[in-house]
Amino acid sequence: MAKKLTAQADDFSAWYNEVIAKAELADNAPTRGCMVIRPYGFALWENMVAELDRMFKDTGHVNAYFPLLIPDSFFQKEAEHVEGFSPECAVVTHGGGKKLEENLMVRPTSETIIADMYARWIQSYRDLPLLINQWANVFRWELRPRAFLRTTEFLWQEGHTAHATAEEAEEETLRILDIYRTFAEDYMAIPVLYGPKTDAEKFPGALQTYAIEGMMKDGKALQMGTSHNLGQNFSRAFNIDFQTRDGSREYVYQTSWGMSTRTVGAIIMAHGDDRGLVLPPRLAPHQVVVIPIAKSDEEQAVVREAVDRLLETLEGVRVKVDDREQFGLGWKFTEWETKGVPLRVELGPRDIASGQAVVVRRDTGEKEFVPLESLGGRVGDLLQTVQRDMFQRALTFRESRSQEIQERDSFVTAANGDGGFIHAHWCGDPACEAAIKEETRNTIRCVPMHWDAVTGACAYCGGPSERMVAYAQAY
RNA sequence: CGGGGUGUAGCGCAGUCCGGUCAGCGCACCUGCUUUGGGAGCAGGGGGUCGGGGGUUCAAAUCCCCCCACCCCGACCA
Repeated sequence: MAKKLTAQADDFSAWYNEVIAKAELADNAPTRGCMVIRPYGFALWENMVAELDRMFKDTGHVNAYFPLLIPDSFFQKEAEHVEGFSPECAVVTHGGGKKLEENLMVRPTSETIIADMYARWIQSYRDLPLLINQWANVFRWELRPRAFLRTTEFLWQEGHTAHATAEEAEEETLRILDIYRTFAEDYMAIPVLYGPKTDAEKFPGALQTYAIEGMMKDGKALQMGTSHNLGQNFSRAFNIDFQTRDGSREYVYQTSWGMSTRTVGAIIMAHGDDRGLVLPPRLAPHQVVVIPIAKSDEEQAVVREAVDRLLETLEGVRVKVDDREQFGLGWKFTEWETKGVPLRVELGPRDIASGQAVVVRRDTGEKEFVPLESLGGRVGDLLQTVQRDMFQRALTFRESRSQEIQERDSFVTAANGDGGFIHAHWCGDPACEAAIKEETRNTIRCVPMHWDAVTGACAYCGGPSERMVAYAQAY
């Protein structure tokens, strides 16, 4: 392990890759574009999965599992969908040593195969709504993979719901967007802009895509979750109809929504610093690392006993005790800082003698001496404080990297600049959007629905605008 | 697919121009002893198809030809 990380300011991309390696989140796999998620990285993902899964279940969703392989013909049924995904699909052409009658697509997303099943399962309005989520791996043959952000294979959840009315589908789409926003802000400690995508940026086959967008420390925006209102596009293509209360037949209204292992990349890039990861307490695999300090055997016995008592006061906290003998203290401090553990507790003979422990925050580096008898309570408080402060810092950072622009020249200059969100009016014309994409490094990330609707003039073409949109350079 | 790189020990690299004690260094690893409040020290030790194939030569990591893989920048994108 090299001594120091590349500084974020020197080369953010190198910093990102080094953090992932040194924090042991993931390793490059022998398979092109794929990564191995290592135990520490997977523990982080598992905590994210647990919280999201709970939130989905609390809102009436259930989990199921559909096949990895999807018949090619399914993709052909929805025109936009096939056009959007075909270029990035892996295709199975042989099985059992023979060429297949029909190619099988390795799923890039599961709308089609799930729609096919929904057509069989849904007969009546009484079967609705159908609220299913699946945790799965998907494959997208991206041209330029990056660990967590864009890997050929990635893990995610994909929700697929069917409803009796357009209104219910829209409600569901927004309900999920709100879950994603809540998860991003309250768990990942990343403030997000949220709202609909433009037509150019929406999911292939959707009526409307909503997204949450976070700001990374290099000034680029990261799409962290999407919720799609599919309308009847898939139900018409797959014949998912049902009998209404009054006996007529109608196609169902669907939604789909997903959040992926990309969000691990968001946590890395939104909070990490030059010393490594900084993990939000609510998701950190270890919330506290305890480092016993002892020289002699006698000291070790005393310290070990003190650590045991200390652990009893940390009931309900995810604690890791680092009692490895082969590493010195400095090495351990550095390692857990690199891994972003929110709190470090040092306990040695000097501390025990004075009835206290040293507690150090990862996010600020602040050190305090805490009486052993109140350690449990203090740690609990600190974890909440760190969680809150991390969100606040990320919000302050985002605001410092956000600017409102009205004039074309300054808009173009800023959109070719060093990042951040640009709040600007847009006329709504796709041609104008395309021209901006052509001339600048920015794209419209979303139309934040939480901003007040104020009319104005498009920052690029000057045409009339109903509201401001959020531009940024995107990952 | 365009442009630029890199393949030598687990990781990071030197050596390649100019063929010949070049199979080397640092970290990691193993053994032993001493250490331990911010990446410990000493001693000893193990580990290699030099990306692959072919060619030139008395001799190839080094020169020539072909191939492969990976990384970075762009287009595509969760």
